[in-house]
Parts: sequence; C-alpha cells; structure tokens
Amino acid sequence: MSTEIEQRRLIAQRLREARQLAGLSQGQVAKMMGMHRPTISEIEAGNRRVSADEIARFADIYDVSTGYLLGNTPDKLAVDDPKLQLAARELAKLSPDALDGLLRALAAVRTESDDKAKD
Amino acid sequence: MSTEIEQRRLIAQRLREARQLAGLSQGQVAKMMGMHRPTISEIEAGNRRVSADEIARFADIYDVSTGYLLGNTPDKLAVDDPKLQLAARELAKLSPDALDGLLRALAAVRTESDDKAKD
DNA sequence: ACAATAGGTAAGATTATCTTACTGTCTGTA
DNA sequence: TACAGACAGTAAGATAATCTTACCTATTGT
Repeated sequence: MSTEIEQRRLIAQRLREARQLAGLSQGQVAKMMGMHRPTISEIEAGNRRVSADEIARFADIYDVSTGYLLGNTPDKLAVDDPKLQLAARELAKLSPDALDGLLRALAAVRTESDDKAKD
Repeated sequence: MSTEIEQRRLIAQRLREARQLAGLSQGQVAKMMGMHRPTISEIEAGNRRVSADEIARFADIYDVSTGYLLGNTPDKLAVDDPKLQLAARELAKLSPDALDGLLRALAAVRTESDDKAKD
C-alpha cells in the first residue's frame, strides 16, 4: 500500500492539521508534550518518527482519534457521545426504508435551523 | 493518567497478545515487518519504542485496530454502515432536546416491531 | 522601524536502535 | 537419554536516530 516514508508523511500531515485545528502553536504543544519546539517542527515535516505512546498523547491533546492521526481513512465514524451511541444502535435496528425516511426527516430539520443561522 | 513508560508497557502487551492471537511467531512477524527477531522481542518487552507507522503496520498484520494496539479502551462505537454514518452525523448536529425526543421516538418504533418478533 | 510570535533548519552531543551471537526452554523423535 | 528444531530472551559493539542549542526568516501589531 504505502512505503514507510509515505506513511510517516501522512501522519505528519495529520498531526499538523490537528494541531492547527486545535488552535495551538508548535511551542505550546512542545511544552505540553515535554518536547522542544524543533522536535514538533521536524515531526510535522515528516523528518522524525513519532512513537506510539506519543501518538496517543497527541490525540489526547488535539482531541482527535489515534486512528485519524495514524492516517486511517475516516470510513468508520467513531461515536463517543453516549446518547449518540444509543441512537446509532437504535438506528442500526431500523429497516432500510425506515432509515431512509428518518434521514430525509433529519435533513429537513437541519435545513430549518440553518435558515435561522444563515450558514 | 499514565506515564510514558506505563503507556509503552500497555502497548507492548497489546502487541504481544495480538500477535499470539494471530498465531504468529516473533520470527514470522519480524520477516513481515522487515525487522530482526530480537527487535520484536524487545518491543513486546516494552524496552523499545514502536513508531506510529509501525503501529499501523502491526495493526494490519494482526488484523486489529490501531486504537486497540495503542491501549484504547473499546468505549467508542465504530459505525461502518454508510447510511448509519450519515445518520449519526446528522444526529450529532441536533440539539440535546431534539436528540432526546428522537430517542424516545426510536424506542417506540422498536417496541412496536419487537411485539411482532417477540425478542 | 521595532518587538513579539511562529516556525524552519543546522551541527555537535547524546541516546536509542540495530545486528550478531550466545543462551535457555520446550516439543517431538530416534 | 540424546538429539534436533522452533521459539524466545538478552548482551555488546557498531550504527543510526534524536536531542539541544543556536541562528535564521516571515509575519503581525505597535
């Protein structure tokens, strides 16, 4: 699938995106991780490896899943809200037709609220 | 929560368990990973770090999720049906009150169909 | 222009990993 | 018993990576 270096590049890219999305500077993250800032820079440049335990801590700091940071295609939606989990389990039990109807209903509800907030 | 070394121990344990569950010897895995056998031994002993890209490849070889290897408790519900993903995303945009109402509605629908299939 | 912040990069010192070899354990078998 | 083969743990020098400090550029706001 991918060479080791491609894999590292992808992980590096995910790490940078996640950090920027979290609104953190390399310096801030370095302090939280107990690293020096250039280390973060090199990691995000794909020049330095990230260890497994570091990935777990990055995921915690950036509030993203470890799978995302490791380059997983987001084909699986990780649901961590208990209510959403329950809802998802209920949805899984519905017939395809009922699910389609529900989807249309949800889309309609969303459209209504969007009209108020105007994008 | 956990020190870096504890984290590494946990990852090491998961890697060993996953390998044994896959019915592979350290030597076989070493060959697949392009490593020497002692490296696998040291990794599983928690004496050597595992890089992020290596974790991704281990997960592939052992057919487990990267999250599991990284020590994640399986508290996240993985949704892999595309329609359910879409529905879950829509649900996540709803207000808590709207979600509560939907849950009750879904429970009611389920109760009806359960009456037919009688659990 | 100046100061402050963010980020990229170089180079020697430091540390980890790699590679090979040796060791022990367990299992099956002559 | 004795031997062979597979599996796994560990040691030590050679090798390769990372760390640490420093210097540099770009951007932003005063």
